[in-house]
Amino acid sequence: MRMAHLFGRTLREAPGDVELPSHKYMIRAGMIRPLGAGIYSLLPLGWRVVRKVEQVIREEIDAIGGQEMLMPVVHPADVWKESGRYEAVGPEMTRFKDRGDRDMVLAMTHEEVVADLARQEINSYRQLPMLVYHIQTKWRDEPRARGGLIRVREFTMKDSYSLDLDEAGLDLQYRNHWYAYERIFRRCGLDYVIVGADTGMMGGSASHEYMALSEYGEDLVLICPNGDYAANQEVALFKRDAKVNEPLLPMEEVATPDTTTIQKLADFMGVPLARTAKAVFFVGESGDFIFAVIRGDLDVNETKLRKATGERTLTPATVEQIHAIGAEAGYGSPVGVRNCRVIVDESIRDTPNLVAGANKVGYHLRNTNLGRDYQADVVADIASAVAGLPCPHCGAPMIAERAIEVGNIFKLGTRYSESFGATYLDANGDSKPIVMGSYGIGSGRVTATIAEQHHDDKGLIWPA
RNA sequence: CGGGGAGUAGCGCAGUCCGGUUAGCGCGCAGCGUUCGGGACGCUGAGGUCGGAGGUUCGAAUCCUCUCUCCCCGACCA
Repeated sequence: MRMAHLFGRTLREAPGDVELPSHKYMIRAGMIRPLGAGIYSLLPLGWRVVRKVEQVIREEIDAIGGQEMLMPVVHPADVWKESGRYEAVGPEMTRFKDRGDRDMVLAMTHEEVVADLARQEINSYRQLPMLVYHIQTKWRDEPRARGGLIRVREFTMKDSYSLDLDEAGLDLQYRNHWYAYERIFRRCGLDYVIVGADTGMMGGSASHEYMALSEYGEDLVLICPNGDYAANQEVALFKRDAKVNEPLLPMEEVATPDTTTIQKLADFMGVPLARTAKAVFFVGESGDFIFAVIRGDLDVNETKLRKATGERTLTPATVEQIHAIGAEAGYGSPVGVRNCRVIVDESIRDTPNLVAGANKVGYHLRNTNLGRDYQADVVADIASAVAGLPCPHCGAPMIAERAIEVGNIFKLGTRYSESFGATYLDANGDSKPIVMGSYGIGSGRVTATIAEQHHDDKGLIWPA
């Protein structure tokens, strides 16, 4: 066919509002066109590339026993009510009513539909294990779409779902996907790392993400240069300093005018940041005041804190709320506060005689100690790993890289099968819940990520 | 949702502060001609509710009010 007949013209100049190379070049090449925020048409050239990516995915998932099918984009809300996610998921799920006034949703993922199908189709252990998948449209009303096809609201995703007798079966399917995904991304020419991740709204016991390295990535991954650890920053661990053994000194109040930041305080007191305790205030979804305490040289990781508190969301506390528990912004400490949950990072437990606030403007306390001067409701790891901190395995300083999440694998366990009553009869005639896993790859995002990693200043260079 | 920016021809922009011919420029597009073994050139031309609504004014792309949309940072989310 002649280029003149190709639907989708090329552009000498990119639209003024695009930023990412993949976005710019895919627009200029006539591959994609925006219809609205985070909503794109794939023109013939773009669709052709995406289909090739999908074909690679299809071949590799078929190779591990996947059976391709197709599940709907519009779901009755009932299945989402059964799993509890109708209430649990926020406005990123679009809800509407059909003409019969029935609650409906647009699919953002398909665990519910698979669980619903599984309870109808599976009754015997003889039918398992099973692996089904489809390549289907998802709608997620993201608060902010950006970057062309990297983060959109409507996108296509290959999602596969494994159904197994037990954890051992799940482990095998998880491992199969692990290697299948490695083959897929290698065939796509992507430079990526596999990292441990938060299970987020999916729930379940384990999760890994395939992160393609890119300066435009939205995630930060921490990588050990020795290759023995890689994790998303939201769950990344690091080797903690050894417990400091020294006698507990008496607590004393000192005047520290104008030291509202931890750096000013450390300078004023002439102590390292690691000898201060920092207070960070949140209010959880339950309405509880969350008082987080962490050593001054570290920062609170909200994902870890959410997990430690069991709160689904955390919002920064207001000055009024801080005063209500007897604390003072800028001079906060857990000593003497009330009506709040105190969550303490491990660093505080292992470092004695810290400088903390006095809950009084212009004053701090020297030599505060957990257990003697205040109690914690929870002691946990709530610290953010950053570049330079030691690898939890070998202790080497980790590096941080920006990355785009191109795929993820989740061990769901029985979270969905139990709420749906998706069970099978085992060899003894006992009813057991099916053990599930789910595995996703965004085909459009993969395509854009390939473009992100394979271009020069003249344009795209697709891997052959 | 908070902060910032932008909507003028298919794309990139100027004009807006300081209201006043038929709203311009480059690229692209069409016709004609020239050229043609590496994205060629010339002439001619088509194409615009100046995002939308309301208001001020003799007169609004330009001033005022409201509103919609898009982009960026953050929040959020995976």
